[in-house]
Amino acid sequence: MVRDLRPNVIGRRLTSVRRSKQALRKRWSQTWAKTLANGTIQGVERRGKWIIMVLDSGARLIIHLGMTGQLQVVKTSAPIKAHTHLIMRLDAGHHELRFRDVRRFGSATVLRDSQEAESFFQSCALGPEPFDVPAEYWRRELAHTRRTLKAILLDQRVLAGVGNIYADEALFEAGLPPWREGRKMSREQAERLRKAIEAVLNRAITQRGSSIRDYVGGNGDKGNFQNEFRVYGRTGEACQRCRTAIASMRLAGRSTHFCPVCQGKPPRSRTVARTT
DNA sequence: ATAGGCGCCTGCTGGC
DNA sequence: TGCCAGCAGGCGCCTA
Repeated sequence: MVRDLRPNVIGRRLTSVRRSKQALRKRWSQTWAKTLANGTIQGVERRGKWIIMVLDSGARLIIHLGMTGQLQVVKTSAPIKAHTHLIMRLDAGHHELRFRDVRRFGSATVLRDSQEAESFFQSCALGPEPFDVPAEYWRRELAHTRRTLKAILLDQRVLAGVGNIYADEALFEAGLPPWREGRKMSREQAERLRKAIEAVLNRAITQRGSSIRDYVGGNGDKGNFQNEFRVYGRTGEACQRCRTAIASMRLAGRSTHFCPVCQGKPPRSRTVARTT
Protein backbone atom coordinates (compact mmCIF):
# COMPACT_ATOMS: atom_id res chain seq x y z
CA MET A 1 0.00 0.00 0.00
CA VAL A 2 2.73 2.40 1.01
CA ARG A 3 4.69 1.63 -2.16
CA ASP A 4 1.58 2.35 -4.25
CA LEU A 5 0.88 5.60 -2.46
CA ARG A 6 4.34 7.15 -2.48
CA PRO A 7 4.61 8.15 -6.14
CA ASN A 8 1.04 9.45 -6.11
CA VAL A 9 0.97 11.52 -2.96
CA ILE A 10 4.48 12.66 -2.09
CA GLY A 11 4.90 16.35 -2.79
CA ARG A 12 1.14 16.88 -3.02
CA ARG A 13 -0.61 19.51 -0.94
CA LEU A 14 -3.86 18.71 0.83
CA THR A 15 -6.05 21.52 -0.42
CA SER A 16 -9.21 20.32 1.21
CA VAL A 17 -9.99 17.65 3.74
CA ARG A 18 -13.35 16.31 4.81
CA ARG A 19 -14.58 13.29 6.65
CA SER A 20 -17.77 11.39 7.36
CA LYS A 21 -19.64 11.68 10.63
CA GLN A 22 -19.27 7.98 11.31
CA ALA A 23 -16.90 7.00 14.03
CA LEU A 24 -13.85 4.88 13.37
CA ARG A 25 -11.82 3.24 16.11
CA LYS A 26 -9.89 6.38 17.02
CA ARG A 27 -11.06 9.81 18.10
CA TRP A 28 -10.35 12.89 16.03
CA SER A 29 -9.00 15.97 17.68
CA GLN A 30 -11.13 19.09 17.19
CA THR A 31 -8.28 20.66 15.26
CA TRP A 32 -7.66 17.79 12.83
CA ALA A 33 -8.83 19.71 9.77
CA LYS A 34 -6.71 22.73 10.60
CA THR A 35 -3.70 20.51 11.22
CA LEU A 36 -4.01 18.78 7.85
CA ALA A 37 -5.25 21.56 5.59
CA ASN A 38 -2.68 22.93 3.18
CA GLY A 39 -0.04 20.55 4.46
CA THR A 40 2.24 18.94 1.90
CA ILE A 41 2.85 15.22 2.12
CA GLN A 42 6.58 14.72 2.48
CA GLY A 43 6.72 10.99 2.97
CA VAL A 44 4.69 7.86 3.48
CA GLU A 45 5.98 5.45 6.05
CA ARG A 46 4.81 2.34 7.79
CA ARG A 47 5.14 0.94 11.27
CA GLY A 48 3.59 -2.48 11.73
CA LYS A 49 0.12 -2.20 10.24
CA TRP A 50 0.04 1.59 10.54
CA ILE A 51 0.42 3.76 7.47
CA ILE A 52 1.99 7.10 8.33
CA MET A 53 1.76 10.15 6.10
CA VAL A 54 4.22 12.78 7.19
CA LEU A 55 3.40 16.40 6.36
CA ASP A 56 5.88 19.23 5.94
CA SER A 57 4.58 20.73 9.20
CA GLY A 58 5.66 17.58 11.04
CA ALA A 59 2.03 16.53 11.53
CA ARG A 60 1.11 12.95 10.70
CA LEU A 61 -2.00 11.33 9.36
CA ILE A 62 -1.96 7.74 10.54
CA ILE A 63 -4.20 5.05 9.13
CA HIS A 64 -4.88 1.45 10.06
CA LEU A 65 -6.81 -0.55 7.48
CA GLY A 66 -8.34 -3.00 9.95
CA MET A 67 -10.13 -5.75 8.01
CA THR A 68 -11.78 -3.83 5.19
CA GLY A 69 -9.93 -0.53 4.91
CA GLN A 70 -9.07 0.90 1.51
CA LEU A 71 -6.86 3.85 0.78
CA GLN A 72 -6.60 5.06 -2.77
CA VAL A 73 -5.86 7.95 -5.02
CA VAL A 74 -8.75 8.42 -7.44
CA LYS A 75 -10.00 11.02 -9.89
CA THR A 76 -12.09 13.71 -8.26
CA SER A 77 -14.86 12.81 -10.67
CA ALA A 78 -15.02 9.19 -9.46
CA PRO A 79 -18.28 8.47 -7.66
CA ILE A 80 -17.96 8.44 -3.89
CA LYS A 81 -18.63 4.92 -2.73
CA ALA A 82 -20.55 4.11 0.42
CA HIS A 83 -18.41 3.90 3.58
CA THR A 84 -15.94 6.52 2.42
CA HIS A 85 -14.73 8.20 5.61
CA LEU A 86 -12.05 10.58 4.52
CA ILE A 87 -11.47 12.58 1.35
CA MET A 88 -8.40 14.73 0.77
CA ARG A 89 -8.03 16.80 -2.36
CA LEU A 90 -4.51 16.80 -3.79
CA ASP A 91 -3.08 20.08 -5.12
CA ALA A 92 -6.52 21.42 -6.04
CA GLY A 93 -6.09 19.12 -9.02
CA HIS A 94 -8.11 16.29 -10.40
CA HIS A 95 -7.17 13.67 -7.84
CA GLU A 96 -7.97 12.94 -4.25
CA LEU A 97 -6.90 10.48 -1.62
CA ARG A 98 -9.85 8.59 -0.15
CA PHE A 99 -10.10 6.32 2.85
CA ARG A 100 -12.95 3.86 2.83
CA ASP A 101 -13.75 1.19 5.40
CA VAL A 102 -16.93 -0.87 5.27
CA ARG A 103 -16.70 -2.44 8.71
CA ARG A 104 -15.02 0.50 10.42
CA PHE A 105 -12.54 -1.68 12.29
CA GLY A 106 -9.84 0.49 10.82
CA SER A 107 -8.82 3.86 12.10
CA ALA A 108 -7.52 7.19 10.94
CA THR A 109 -6.30 9.99 13.09
CA VAL A 110 -4.09 13.04 13.09
CA LEU A 111 -1.01 13.56 15.24
CA ARG A 112 0.18 17.14 15.44
CA ASP A 113 3.95 16.62 15.55
CA SER A 114 6.74 14.12 15.97
CA GLN A 115 6.35 14.19 19.75
CA GLU A 116 2.75 13.13 19.54
CA ALA A 117 3.69 10.46 17.02
CA GLU A 118 6.39 9.19 19.31
CA SER A 119 4.12 8.90 22.30
CA PHE A 120 1.40 7.30 20.22
CA PHE A 121 3.65 4.54 18.99
CA GLN A 122 5.21 4.21 22.41
CA SER A 123 1.78 3.43 23.79
CA CYS A 124 1.28 0.82 21.05
CA ALA A 125 4.50 -0.88 22.20
CA LEU A 126 4.93 -2.48 18.80
CA GLY A 127 7.62 -5.11 18.42
CA PRO A 128 10.32 -4.98 15.74
CA GLU A 129 9.49 -5.03 12.05
CA PRO A 130 9.33 -8.59 10.71
CA PHE A 131 12.27 -7.87 8.39
CA ASP A 132 14.35 -6.65 11.24
CA VAL A 133 13.99 -9.18 14.04
CA PRO A 134 17.25 -9.94 15.83
CA ALA A 135 17.64 -13.72 16.04
CA GLU A 136 18.52 -13.50 19.70
CA TYR A 137 15.47 -11.37 20.54
CA TRP A 138 13.20 -13.79 18.69
CA ARG A 139 14.65 -16.82 20.42
CA ARG A 140 14.15 -15.22 23.83
CA GLU A 141 10.61 -14.08 23.06
CA LEU A 142 9.73 -17.66 22.19
CA ALA A 143 11.62 -19.24 25.07
CA HIS A 144 9.91 -17.37 27.87
CA THR A 145 6.32 -18.18 26.96
CA ARG A 146 3.88 -21.08 26.89
CA ARG A 147 1.71 -19.29 24.37
CA THR A 148 1.21 -20.92 20.99
CA LEU A 149 3.16 -19.86 17.90
CA LYS A 150 -0.07 -18.63 16.36
CA ALA A 151 -0.80 -16.34 19.29
CA ILE A 152 2.78 -15.07 19.33
CA LEU A 153 2.79 -14.26 15.61
CA LEU A 154 -0.44 -12.29 15.96
CA ASP A 155 0.83 -10.32 18.95
CA GLN A 156 1.91 -6.94 17.57
CA ARG A 157 4.05 -6.28 20.64
CA VAL A 158 6.29 -9.22 19.81
CA LEU A 159 6.50 -8.54 16.09
CA ALA A 160 4.70 -5.76 14.26
CA GLY A 161 2.70 -6.34 11.11
CA VAL A 162 1.85 -10.02 10.78
CA GLY A 163 -1.86 -10.85 10.59
CA ASN A 164 -3.91 -14.00 10.30
CA ILE A 165 -3.10 -14.86 6.69
CA TYR A 166 0.65 -14.41 6.97
CA ALA A 167 0.82 -16.17 10.34
CA ASP A 168 -0.70 -19.31 8.83
CA GLU A 169 1.38 -19.08 5.67
CA ALA A 170 4.62 -18.57 7.60
CA LEU A 171 3.91 -21.53 9.88
CA PHE A 172 3.30 -23.76 6.88
CA GLU A 173 6.42 -22.46 5.21
CA ALA A 174 8.41 -23.32 8.32
CA GLY A 175 6.69 -26.70 8.69
CA LEU A 176 5.69 -25.93 12.27
CA PRO A 177 2.42 -26.62 14.10
CA PRO A 178 0.51 -23.44 15.00
CA TRP A 179 -0.32 -24.84 18.44
CA ARG A 180 3.32 -25.45 19.42
CA GLU A 181 4.29 -23.61 22.60
CA GLY A 182 6.91 -20.93 22.12
CA ARG A 183 9.15 -22.35 24.84
CA LYS A 184 9.21 -25.74 23.13
CA MET A 185 10.93 -24.34 20.07
CA SER A 186 14.50 -25.34 19.37
CA ARG A 187 17.00 -22.76 18.22
CA GLU A 188 16.83 -24.18 14.69
CA GLN A 189 13.04 -24.10 14.61
CA ALA A 190 12.95 -20.53 15.87
CA GLU A 191 15.34 -19.53 13.16
CA ARG A 192 13.37 -21.37 10.50
CA LEU A 193 10.20 -19.56 11.54
CA ARG A 194 11.89 -16.17 11.60
CA LYS A 195 13.11 -16.68 8.05
CA ALA A 196 9.76 -18.07 6.89
CA ILE A 197 7.99 -14.92 8.07
CA GLU A 198 10.35 -12.76 6.04
CA ALA A 199 10.07 -14.97 2.99
CA VAL A 200 6.27 -15.04 3.05
CA LEU A 201 5.97 -11.30 3.55
CA ASN A 202 8.45 -10.61 0.77
CA ARG A 203 6.48 -12.78 -1.63
CA ALA A 204 3.21 -11.13 -0.56
CA ILE A 205 4.67 -7.68 -1.15
CA THR A 206 5.99 -8.72 -4.57
CA GLN A 207 2.44 -9.83 -5.38
CA ARG A 208 1.09 -6.50 -4.08
CA GLY A 209 -0.90 -8.00 -1.24
CA SER A 210 -3.73 -10.43 -0.73
CA SER A 211 -7.17 -9.62 -2.09
CA ILE A 212 -9.80 -11.97 -0.72
CA ARG A 213 -12.75 -9.64 -0.66
CA ASP A 214 -11.97 -6.01 -0.02
CA TYR A 215 -8.29 -5.32 -0.27
CA VAL A 216 -7.10 -3.14 -3.09
CA GLY A 217 -3.82 -1.27 -3.29
CA GLY A 218 -3.35 2.47 -3.51
CA ASN A 219 -4.16 2.52 -7.20
CA GLY A 220 -7.32 0.43 -6.82
CA ASP A 221 -5.78 -2.79 -8.14
CA LYS A 222 -6.22 -6.09 -6.36
CA GLY A 223 -3.20 -7.96 -5.10
CA ASN A 224 -2.32 -11.44 -6.32
CA PHE A 225 -0.86 -13.20 -3.31
CA GLN A 226 -4.17 -14.95 -2.57
CA ASN A 227 -3.38 -17.13 -5.57
CA GLU A 228 -0.23 -18.32 -3.82
CA PHE A 229 -1.77 -19.18 -0.46
CA ARG A 230 -0.62 -22.67 0.59
CA VAL A 231 -3.02 -23.11 3.51
CA TYR A 232 -5.04 -19.98 4.27
CA GLY A 233 -8.63 -20.49 3.12
CA ARG A 234 -7.71 -23.84 1.54
CA THR A 235 -9.42 -26.16 4.04
CA GLY A 236 -10.08 -29.52 2.37
CA GLU A 237 -7.80 -28.87 -0.58
CA ALA A 238 -4.73 -31.02 -1.22
CA CYS A 239 -1.51 -29.81 0.38
CA GLN A 240 0.81 -28.70 -2.39
CA ARG A 241 3.70 -30.48 -0.69
CA CYS A 242 2.17 -33.85 0.29
CA ARG A 243 -1.39 -33.91 -1.12
CA THR A 244 -3.00 -34.37 2.33
CA ALA A 245 -6.19 -32.38 2.88
CA ILE A 246 -5.53 -29.04 4.54
CA ALA A 247 -7.27 -28.85 7.93
CA SER A 248 -8.48 -25.92 9.97
CA MET A 249 -9.14 -25.20 13.58
CA ARG A 250 -9.68 -22.25 15.89
CA LEU A 251 -6.57 -21.02 17.65
CA ALA A 252 -5.93 -17.76 19.47
CA GLY A 253 -9.51 -16.88 18.55
CA ARG A 254 -8.79 -16.99 14.83
CA SER A 255 -9.39 -19.51 12.07
CA THR A 256 -6.14 -21.37 11.55
CA HIS A 257 -5.16 -23.45 8.54
CA PHE A 258 -2.48 -26.14 8.42
CA CYS A 259 -1.36 -29.40 6.85
CA PRO A 260 -1.77 -32.31 9.28
CA VAL A 261 1.20 -34.11 7.74
CA CYS A 262 3.68 -31.32 7.03
CA GLN A 263 2.91 -29.52 10.29
CA GLY A 264 1.48 -32.28 12.46
CA LYS A 265 -1.82 -33.25 14.02
CA PRO A 266 -3.16 -31.15 16.89
CA PRO A 267 -3.20 -32.86 20.31
CA ARG A 268 -6.61 -34.13 21.37
CA SER A 269 -6.82 -31.40 23.99
CA ARG A 270 -7.21 -28.95 21.14
CA THR A 271 -10.38 -29.98 19.42
CA VAL A 272 -10.37 -29.57 15.69
CA ALA A 273 -13.35 -27.47 14.92
CA ARG A 274 -13.54 -28.10 11.22
CA THR A 275 -11.65 -30.46 8.98
CA THR A 276 -14.01 -30.43 6.04
C1' DA B 1 0.46 -15.27 32.20
C1' DT B 2 -2.75 -16.89 29.24
C1' DA B 3 -6.95 -18.56 27.03
C1' DG B 4 -11.36 -17.60 25.65
C1' DG B 5 -15.28 -14.88 24.79
C1' DC B 6 -17.49 -10.75 23.44
C1' DG B 7 -18.15 -6.42 21.10
C1' DC B 8 -17.38 -3.33 17.53
C1' DC B 9 -19.54 -3.21 12.16
C1' DT B 10 -21.30 -4.60 7.38
C1' DG B 11 -21.82 -7.82 3.70
C1' DC B 12 -21.75 -12.18 1.59
C1' DT B 13 -22.56 -17.19 1.20
C1' DG B 14 -23.74 -21.91 2.09
C1' DG B 15 -26.90 -24.94 3.82
C1' DC B 16 -31.39 -25.79 4.93
C1' DT C 1 -36.36 -19.33 -4.24
C1' DG C 2 -35.64 -17.32 0.21
C1' DC C 3 -33.90 -16.95 4.76
C1' DC C 4 -30.52 -16.55 8.26
C1' DA C 5 -26.61 -18.43 10.90
C1' DG C 6 -22.01 -18.16 10.43
C1' DC C 7 -18.08 -16.22 8.95
C1' DA C 8 -14.53 -12.56 7.43
C1' DG C 9 -7.08 -9.53 6.45
C1' DG C 10 -8.14 -6.54 13.63
C1' DC C 11 -7.98 -5.48 18.14
C1' DG C 12 -9.26 -3.89 22.87
C1' DC C 13 -11.51 -5.23 26.97
C1' DC C 14 -13.20 -8.44 30.34
C1' DT C 15 -13.32 -12.75 33.08
C1' DA C 16 -11.63 -16.97 34.79
